[in-house]
Amino acid sequence: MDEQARILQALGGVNLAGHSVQGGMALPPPHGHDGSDVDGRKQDIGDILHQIMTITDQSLDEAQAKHRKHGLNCHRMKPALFSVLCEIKEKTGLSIRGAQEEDPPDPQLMRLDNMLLAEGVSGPEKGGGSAAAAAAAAAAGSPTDNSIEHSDYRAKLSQIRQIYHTELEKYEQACNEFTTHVMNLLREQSRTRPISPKEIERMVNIIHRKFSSIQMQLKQSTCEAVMILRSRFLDARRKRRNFSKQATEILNEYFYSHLSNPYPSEEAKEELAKKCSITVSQVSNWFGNKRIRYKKNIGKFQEEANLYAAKTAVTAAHAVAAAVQNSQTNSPTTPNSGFQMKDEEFQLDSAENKNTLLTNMFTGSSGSFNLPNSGDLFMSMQNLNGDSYQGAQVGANVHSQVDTLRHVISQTAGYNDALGGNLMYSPHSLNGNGGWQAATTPSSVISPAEGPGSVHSDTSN
DNA sequence: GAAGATGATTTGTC
DNA sequence: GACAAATCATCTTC
Repeated sequence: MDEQARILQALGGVNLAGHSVQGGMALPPPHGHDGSDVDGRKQDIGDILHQIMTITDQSLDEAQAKHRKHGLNCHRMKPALFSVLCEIKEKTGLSIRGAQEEDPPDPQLMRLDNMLLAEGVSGPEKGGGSAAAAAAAAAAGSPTDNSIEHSDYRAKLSQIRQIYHTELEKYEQACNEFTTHVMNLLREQSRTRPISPKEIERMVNIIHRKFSSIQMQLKQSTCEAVMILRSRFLDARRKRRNFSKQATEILNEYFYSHLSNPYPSEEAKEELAKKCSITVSQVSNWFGNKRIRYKKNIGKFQEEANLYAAKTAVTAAHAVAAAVQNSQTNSPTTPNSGFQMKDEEFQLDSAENKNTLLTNMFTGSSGSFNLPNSGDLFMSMQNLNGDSYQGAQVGANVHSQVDTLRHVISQTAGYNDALGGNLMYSPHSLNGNGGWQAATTPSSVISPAEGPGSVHSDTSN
């Protein structure tokens, strides 16, 4: 009974005298209160403790238990013993508490929470799920034509969300009920054994931790369900959609008008993406695929190249005409350039005429002007009114279209580049290594004149 | 349904 | 990180 001796020691000057037999407890008779009979007091307290200990082991009927409980509660030694037991328990509890409390937040739980929030399963319903679906759909590259799949996805997601919240509520309810039950139990027991409020609090925390581990499982399975749903409905590969005809045309126009260097810059990609209602990465993919496939089978793409080149040539003619008209408006006489052109010379009624004129411009057959290379063409354009056209879009447009002009001319009129007899375009744009030649193209020659907002290839490639 | 076209992904290189 | 090349998975056309 070492423990009892310590308790006795802790009790110190507690007056043990005067206790009586109550509530059916066979307590020993008093031993006087001069403090000399230590053995007697030991025996006294030992008996009380023994009584207490045996109560838990005995099977008592309700009436008996009630009677004994009452006896213990009313015993005059009870407060003293209770405070000692509390003290001991507090001391031993501190070490346990130190190890158990202040758990850092579980990183896995945080990840699950974040994911559920991002997917719109947890958190506010508005926006969440549909926003995630919209983002995923946009990434899939079909922002407008996938409404059916989209709504289907949202419906399923909403279903998952509903199940998740129902289950979560159930768990929370069960947790609360269980916590209340345990708290009541502990409060009840705290009458007969030392249970501090802190201890009850700790117990509540333990219960909550147990329940949160169940919650984590729920969150995990919800995440898995969302992932499966997402991959089933929104996987870009599964739901590949061809780009719209208009988008493909825009991309092809750019590709063939920059055939010498079909590497759009970031700005160009962004602008193309905007025009085509697709993402920048889709533009990158498209150009990547196009370059490879063009290179692999140039013959097959020749017709397409001609088509787009002719198309762009018409636009170029318009741009040139506009530039010329503009120059004449601004500067009727151009003494520095030595270049004059009447309006009538640019009255083009058909694409055929435009092409003929453009061909003539390059071959010099019209006699209007003869240009040694496209860079000079642009420089001449710049000098038309004695000033630079740098600020205007015309320069940039003309520049990008010069590529096309030369291509269509080379394809349709047998134009040979005046620079050295090399055809500037496919298959001649590809170097011996199978890559596109770098920076010897008109783009690089004229690039300084480009406007800031112009769509132009990245000459660094 | 087969074949080709096409957008996306993966892998390796620079 | 951008790109080439190979490959996958789906779409379109016949």
